Amino acid sequence: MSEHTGLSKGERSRLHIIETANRLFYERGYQQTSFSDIVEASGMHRGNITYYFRTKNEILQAVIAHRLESIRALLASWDGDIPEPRERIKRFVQMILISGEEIVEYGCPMGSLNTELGKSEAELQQESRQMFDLFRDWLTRQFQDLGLRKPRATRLALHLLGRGQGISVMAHAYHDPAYLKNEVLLLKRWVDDVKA
Amino acid sequence: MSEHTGLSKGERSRLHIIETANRLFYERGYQQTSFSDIVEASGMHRGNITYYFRTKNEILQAVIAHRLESIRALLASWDGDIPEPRERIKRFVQMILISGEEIVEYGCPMGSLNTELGKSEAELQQESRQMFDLFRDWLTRQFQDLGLRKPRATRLALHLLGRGQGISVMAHAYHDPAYLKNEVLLLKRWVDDVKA
DNA sequence: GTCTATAAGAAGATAGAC
DNA sequence: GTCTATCTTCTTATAGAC
Repeated sequence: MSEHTGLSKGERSRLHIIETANRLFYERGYQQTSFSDIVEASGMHRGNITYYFRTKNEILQAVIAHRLESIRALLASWDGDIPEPRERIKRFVQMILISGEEIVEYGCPMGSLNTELGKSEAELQQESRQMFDLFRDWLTRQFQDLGLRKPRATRLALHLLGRGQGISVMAHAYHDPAYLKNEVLLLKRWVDDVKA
Repeated sequence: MSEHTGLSKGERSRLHIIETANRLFYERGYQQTSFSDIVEASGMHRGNITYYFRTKNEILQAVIAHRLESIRALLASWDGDIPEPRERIKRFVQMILISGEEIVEYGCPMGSLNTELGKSEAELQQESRQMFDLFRDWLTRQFQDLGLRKPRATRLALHLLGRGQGISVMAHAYHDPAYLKNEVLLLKRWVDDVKA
């Protein structure tokens, strides 16, 4: 066991593979990333990676599980740091601005992966959709805390998620940070205007 | 020359390849569609396809050019059929509803292709972006005809395009026609509320 | 747990007969 | 303009030594 990370050697290797693949899948796409790309980028050897993951498919599943955990941790930190539900929702919108550079270059990590997998990888698309589910459910709770009933809260949550996806797609298509910034502003105003 | 289509034998073969590839690229994605897939789906022979297009890349360029022509024809027909600019804009929004089934299953043809090409096919992404350009410029003209100045008209055009993309991404992620329908309704109301 | 080597197939691209 | 055959490279997956 490493005293610094609390992870065993094997756990560290496994995590290193996941993080490497996560970055490549985001920047190049899943299909466009070969097993050899992961080998090279990780600095590990082929057989060592297959020791942890037999197939590329398994790596993707681990990457999705890893992303889900990251999102859970993020939402929990927002719950801890921000008392007001409206401010929490705006924190979600702010995330789009904070990630702006990456979004402009590669699109939304959730949206672009889901869109890619939606084309003839139906099972994996459903797994990746769980990332949206986490945000949808969390946003729904925040809207409920604003005094809205659950059906409307869910509708607004999905609307907000969709707005974020639209911003990401267009900002990426035009590689335009100014568009992203302006649309985030509009979206924050929309959040301010939501009334019970 | 064929009297029925006005196309020569070669032109018909070329068009057949383009239409076959267009469908496959949409349903499976560009990367996920192999040259052999196009051979099989077209019913033509490998060498005959390479006679018209030497590489898969060239087929994609022809597919994009073909889509651009279709969009130009569509916008021209709207210009001819619909006198009021606001109704023209709503016709654009209505298109999302009309294409709803395909969008739910495969996403937006423009958005999903652009997102895929944005990952390490930068030149081709810029070609595919021209599809957005056509709608952006047309929508900009419609907003200008509503009495808006060009900068704001362009901002609203891009906003509207982004809303459409967001709806498509989420409707596809959740395979949810009801979400799409409801969001299209909201978007039509937004169009109604645009004032000079 | 780490590494090397390779099998088996699919991919894109090309040559050349008809 | 149409078709068959093949070349080369890349890709996934696996076997097995250390």
